[in-house]
Amino acid sequence: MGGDPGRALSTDALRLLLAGPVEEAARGLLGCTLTANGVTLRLTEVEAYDGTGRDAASHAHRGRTARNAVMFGPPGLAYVYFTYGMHWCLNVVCREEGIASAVLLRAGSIVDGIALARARRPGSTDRDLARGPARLTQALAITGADNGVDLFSDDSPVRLSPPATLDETPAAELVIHSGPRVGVAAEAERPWRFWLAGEPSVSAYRPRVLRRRPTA
DNA sequence: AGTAGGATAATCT
DNA sequence: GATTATCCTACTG
Repeated sequence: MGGDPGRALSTDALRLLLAGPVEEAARGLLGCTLTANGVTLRLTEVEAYDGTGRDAASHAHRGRTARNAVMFGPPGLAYVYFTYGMHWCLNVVCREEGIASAVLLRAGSIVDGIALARARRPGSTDRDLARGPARLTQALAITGADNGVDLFSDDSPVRLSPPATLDETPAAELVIHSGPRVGVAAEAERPWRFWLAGEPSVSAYRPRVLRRRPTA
């Protein structure tokens, strides 16, 4: 024998899934583990974003720019972007190279390295440590320096793994709910946010507030 | 429990 | 110059 055939198979299956339709990739990412800088979490909430011309809410909808270039790369890369003047958010690049799409990692529950995560988010409850996309990157100390790294490479600072064994968390037994994406104005009707039922680490839904126009 | 407003800067028009 | 794939604090009930 040697090695761990079950796990290797599962990793290959995950790679294949990421290359396919992004909403299926998003579902497959739930329950996977993400490890960076001494902290590991189990993904409990994600959002799918399609590519150029297919999803008005996607960063790549209007084509390639300096910011979204990684989204056009091969599946399994990390797309990290900066928003609201202070927050980093992490995506998993999906679809074949040349076709942009990505899954935003919105929340997870810490399964290892919780002391480090607490130190990085002082004042947070354990439930809130990675509850929300910018909180998730804070807990794992992920920044723009990680943009473009290969999530499947052994020497990568950020790594993605399928559920530990198929016996422990069979995908068929995961109860997945879906609904509108958070904070998104365009394509508000597209139910491409996916989360695990009964998970306390799932972030609160916030419909985007329409900004009031300046007084006439 | 729920809601409102401010922080703060890259990105795109 | 407007918008933003957010978070935190403060306030109301």
